[in-house]
Amino acid sequence: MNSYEDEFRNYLKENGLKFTPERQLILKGVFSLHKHFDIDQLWEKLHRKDRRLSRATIYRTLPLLVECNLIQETLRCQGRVQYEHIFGHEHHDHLVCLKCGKIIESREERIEKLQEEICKRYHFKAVEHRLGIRGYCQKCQNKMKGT
Amino acid sequence: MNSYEDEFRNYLKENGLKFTPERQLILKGVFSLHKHFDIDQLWEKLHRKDRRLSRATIYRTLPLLVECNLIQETLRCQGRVQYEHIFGHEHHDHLVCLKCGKIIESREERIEKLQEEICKRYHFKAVEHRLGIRGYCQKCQNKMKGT
DNA sequence: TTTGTAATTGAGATACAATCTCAATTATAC
DNA sequence: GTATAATTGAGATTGTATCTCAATTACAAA
Repeated sequence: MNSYEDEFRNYLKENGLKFTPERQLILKGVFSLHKHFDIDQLWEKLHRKDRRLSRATIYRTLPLLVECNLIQETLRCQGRVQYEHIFGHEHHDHLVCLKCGKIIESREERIEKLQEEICKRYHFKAVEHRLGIRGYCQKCQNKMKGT
Repeated sequence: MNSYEDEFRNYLKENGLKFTPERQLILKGVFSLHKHFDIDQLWEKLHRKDRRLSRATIYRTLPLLVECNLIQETLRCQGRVQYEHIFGHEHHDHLVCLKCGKIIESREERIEKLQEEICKRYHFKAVEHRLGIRGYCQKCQNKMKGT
């Protein structure tokens, strides 16, 4: 099995793009962050290592990582796009707490199956799918009761 | 059964808010549009009837309509929030064609059930959920083959 | 009907994420 | 090494969404 760096290198080569130090830095940064992150969090982390690194480069690189299936957009949170790396992970759905922002991940095989069924029904060729449930996590529910 | 205007009036009254001509205009506009729309489409339509109507008022009113369950956000399309009215409609999922923008609506009772199950599993109190599938509709698939 | 008051409005200013521009730089193939 | 097309950073720009504030208005109570 290839490493994520190999994956990225191959993707770039196939598309006549270059593997630059900036792209390498961003790639490593993405996989060193625990799961969900937005562009600013990533920039803040990487900017410490390379003061020159521009936000624009991150904005330009992340779509490439999406394109070669190393990361994906998840839910939008407070107007910002959130990403997570998916290389070596299975697809899963998200439950987002509206109060504390906690994200619960859940995989439900039966839902995946039903989605495929729906696509077949409409002769729809799915590229990507996202199930997001917004509400309140157990802790926040308890807090709200307590008030 | 109440009309959507009654629903809105009740909601406003309960919250000490006013039923203004602008809000009435926006409400009617929303329900006269066929399903999915974004704020600009709505403004363009309403601006013709009332040249004074400000975008800000629409931006301020739509969250009220969401709050009282007359409309809901659907998928984000090209960076814009899309809305649809749901008064008198059942919840449904969306299949969005990445090429032509066509939106297919689908309701699948079994998925709804499974979602409830997941929420129970995590003691999560859902407020809202959205399932979006992005890909290519049948027509666009055929077009792409043809090329 | 009149009045008091708090909510609402429009217009423009503002905030902010995301994108674009362009000269300077650099990775890659030969 | 050299040629060349891709890439970069910094700042400008775009475009959605939000905020500000003085003027206006809906609505409840008199």
